[in-house]
Amino acid sequence: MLKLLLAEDDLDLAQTLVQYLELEGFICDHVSNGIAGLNLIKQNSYDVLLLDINMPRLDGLGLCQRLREQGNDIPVLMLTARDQLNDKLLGFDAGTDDYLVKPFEMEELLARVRALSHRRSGQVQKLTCGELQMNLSEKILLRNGQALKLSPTGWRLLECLMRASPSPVTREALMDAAWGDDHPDSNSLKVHMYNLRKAVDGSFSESLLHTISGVGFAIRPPGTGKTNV
Amino acid sequence: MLKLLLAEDDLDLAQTLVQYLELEGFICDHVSNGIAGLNLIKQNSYDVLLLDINMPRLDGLGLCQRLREQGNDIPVLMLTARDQLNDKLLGFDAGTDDYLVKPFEMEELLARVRALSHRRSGQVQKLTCGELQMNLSEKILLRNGQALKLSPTGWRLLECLMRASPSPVTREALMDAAWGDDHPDSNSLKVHMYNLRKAVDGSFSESLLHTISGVGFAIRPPGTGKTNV
DNA sequence: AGACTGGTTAATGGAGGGTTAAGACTTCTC
DNA sequence: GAGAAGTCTTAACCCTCCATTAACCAGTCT
Repeated sequence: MLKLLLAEDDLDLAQTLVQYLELEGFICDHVSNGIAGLNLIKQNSYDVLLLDINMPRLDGLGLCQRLREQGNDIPVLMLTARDQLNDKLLGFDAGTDDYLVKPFEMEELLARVRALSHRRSGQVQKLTCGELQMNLSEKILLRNGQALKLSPTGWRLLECLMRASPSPVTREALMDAAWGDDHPDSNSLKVHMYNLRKAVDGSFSESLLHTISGVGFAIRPPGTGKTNV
Repeated sequence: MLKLLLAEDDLDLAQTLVQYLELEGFICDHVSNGIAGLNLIKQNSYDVLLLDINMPRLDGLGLCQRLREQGNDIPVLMLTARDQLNDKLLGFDAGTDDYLVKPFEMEELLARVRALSHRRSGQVQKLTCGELQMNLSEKILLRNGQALKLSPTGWRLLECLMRASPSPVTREALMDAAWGDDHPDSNSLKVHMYNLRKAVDGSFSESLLHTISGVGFAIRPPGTGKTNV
């Protein structure tokens, strides 16, 4: 049984859609703004996302973009009255898989949802830094095509560094990324960074992970200013 | 670089499209009938198929249908002047992934091709991962041509993993796939995964089913990097 | 010299994952 | 309807890997 999430702030339309989709055997949750959508997606796992573009708090484009940045490869279908070419292009840029212009026939929606439902989207972003490539949805880290192994904490730290790259990240920020609010003894970060460095740079001559004295750490492609300070 | 195949019998339009697509950096082959298309697809591997519906010898619908019956999960985008709901539905029934009505803007074609290109179609009854092949309609699982036996629960778990491949699937999602909403004691999944692994990887040197520490499990063809986190 | 920053190493405890076997439940067959 | 074969769920146990410590080392600045 397929689970859908509809994000749509027009309550009348939303109700019609949900009723129709549930009649067709889908389980269909509904939210009316982007932030609520983001939260629900974190908690539950959906097979397809139906996004309106015009929504309060966080619009459909922003929601989709955020998901892709986080490596979430859930199939997305945008439903919107905006029918200009440029609107569609913006939608695809944001990482949607399909774009349906209102008003539409219910049967076409159904057909497109079904076409989307049994696979993952290919629209996720990858974080790259020189020859280092991090695929968030697949949880695969490659350097020069060679797979590297990371611990869960190491993964969180590297993700934080890659997002900031080439800027440095403070120890505080790294600890927040790894543990949230309650940090363990400050020594722990040292060890994790040591292990991370061993994993990322260990078997390569050129190092990507640099210590910025008095500031924190940075991951940078080679040639972007040399080690330390 | 992405390789496309355009099947279109209007030679003027075909030429325009090929020129445009090649300008955009795609490699674009062209055929003007369905049988020729079928033959080319067998020989080469394309990333996306652009199909006109009206074609001599074998039309776009028939071509798409044949491919899906053969278990070919190449992404398909139908390009046609037929804009009636019923035409679209026939297209999706035949197994297309997207449907674009002529005349269309080149930029929209481009965006949709890009959206399709990075994944496999979900419109197929066969899932493959390296040498592992799963026929959903016939419920047959082959590895290297050798039949493997799976319990019903094992089958559901593997199907879930194969659809997500090469991305990992969380334990939560696997439990949903196997049992729906009311999960048994969490231990059960461990045992099932153990049995599944024994069935899939047991008598082979290279393992496809990987544990992603802190995340879940993933099934990946060999060469996607070894047991990563 | 002493304090400070950052790197390295080894030991510990614990969570997460792997393995096994036993019993309950289904399904199939005769 | 009885027996057999297969399947699902539990619980118990084991082991590996990961996170966290603490202790120690090497520079550098005052």
